[in-house]
Amino acid sequence: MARLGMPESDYPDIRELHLFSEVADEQFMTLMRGAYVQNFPPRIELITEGDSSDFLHIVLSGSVDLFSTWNGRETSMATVWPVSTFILAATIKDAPYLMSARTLEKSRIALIPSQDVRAVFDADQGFARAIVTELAQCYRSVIKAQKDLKLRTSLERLANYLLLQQRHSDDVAEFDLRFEKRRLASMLGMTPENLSRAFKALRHYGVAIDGNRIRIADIEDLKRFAKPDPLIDDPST
Amino acid sequence: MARLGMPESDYPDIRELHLFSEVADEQFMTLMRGAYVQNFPPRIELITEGDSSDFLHIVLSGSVDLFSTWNGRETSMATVWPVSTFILAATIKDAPYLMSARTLEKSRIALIPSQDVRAVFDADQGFARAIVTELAQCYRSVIKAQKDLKLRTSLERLANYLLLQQRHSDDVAEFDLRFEKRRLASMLGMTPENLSRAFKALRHYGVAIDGNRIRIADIEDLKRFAKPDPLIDDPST
DNA sequence: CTGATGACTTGATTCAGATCAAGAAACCGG
DNA sequence: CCGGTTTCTTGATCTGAATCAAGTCATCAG
Repeated sequence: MARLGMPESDYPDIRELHLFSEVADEQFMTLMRGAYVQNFPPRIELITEGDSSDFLHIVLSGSVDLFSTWNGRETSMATVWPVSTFILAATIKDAPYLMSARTLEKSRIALIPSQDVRAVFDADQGFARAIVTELAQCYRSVIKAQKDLKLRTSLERLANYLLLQQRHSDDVAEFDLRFEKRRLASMLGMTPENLSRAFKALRHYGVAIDGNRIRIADIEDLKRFAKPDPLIDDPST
Repeated sequence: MARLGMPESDYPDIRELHLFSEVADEQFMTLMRGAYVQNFPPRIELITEGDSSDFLHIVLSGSVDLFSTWNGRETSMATVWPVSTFILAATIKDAPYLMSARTLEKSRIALIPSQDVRAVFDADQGFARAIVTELAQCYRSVIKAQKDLKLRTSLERLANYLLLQQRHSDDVAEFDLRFEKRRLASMLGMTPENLSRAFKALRHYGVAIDGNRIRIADIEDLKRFAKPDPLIDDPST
């Protein structure tokens, strides 16, 4: 968990992020100079909801779970994969985190001081534009998640989730779940027990499951049940 | 429903919005010159999810329901009160609306062409900054709604909703519901029948209801049950 | 005033999903 | 390789909430 300045070898990965691609070189260097990189073991809590947002975080490798708690209950809100940022909104607003974050596996995380982000935002038109686009994207993602949650049953959510994963897997009919089932259950707003049963229920629509391996016999058949909708399920729009 | 250019008498109301307060006069006039104002009767669908976002909308008077549908089901996502904007994210991203909008009552709506908004965004630093803050705020609001939905039962959501309304009503223990119960039910993610029962259940915590009038006998008692949390229930953070 | 409409309430029933309990399978760390 | 832990599965049961069905109440046009 050594704390280091950002090695230059990480610059290109970060530079390629949509968020930083239009930043002037000089401003980009300002951000990088103030940044740190840390290596974290699995299951380490990086931030806790309610804390003040001192750093913009970037996942360089590994993966991070964003979750929230209330009154002893806990729910997964999202998963962050490399290379992307999280808690941008809190950084920009200089407001407390609304979610906690923990590593799911061994992960490298870059930390950019929030005040640097806000300073460069004011100084660099390209960065400002990118942040707006990113925030609008994040906002729309949550709206979609909200619609998924309010308009669908858990079985429908799982079916649509599988169709989405299938599209991400080069459109082959067979793929692996990207994370453990208990977290998938929490993401989909259900219990692990119920997820198990939901998988069994989807057998009627040609879904076979073996450990983490999913095979969809007839995608059209599953689609007829799941009724995927770009305004809920397409992450790009 | 006559379509008019924006009357100058509406400028001050719009100017006072956080979104426009820092815009240079010249740019503000650009936006206003391209804008229209329309009067709509109640229950008119202003926009339909999936349509392309040609205008940024501003509610000048009345109120607007943002809702979504899927597979024959419908749910209210938010209510917009004067004076504020909606569908900013779609305007900025030039992406299709994720929600539909309909007037709840007779309403005056200002329409600013999306391309004007994007143009002024590029030209005016103050406007860009305000849009980012606004989007970050919107994003955080939805995250809070998501936490409310995933972490609480419907009874807990109603209790916290009442506490929030109570705070908005000059902190008196008696106030009116701001809209009809069927819509409140949909906002809270429950059926009208269930909302009725939920109100009855809250009698145990000193909540009395008579038509639209709510009276909370002992706020501390209700709070002990509701466990309000600023990271879910405080709209300002 | 009256009948019609729509909102709200109430009760009975059903259903989706949570919880509880226990066993099976997979995953370590030594 | 083994013992222990954790995840996953399965079954039984319970509960929160939806649905179905009536009935009440308020509103309003005629």
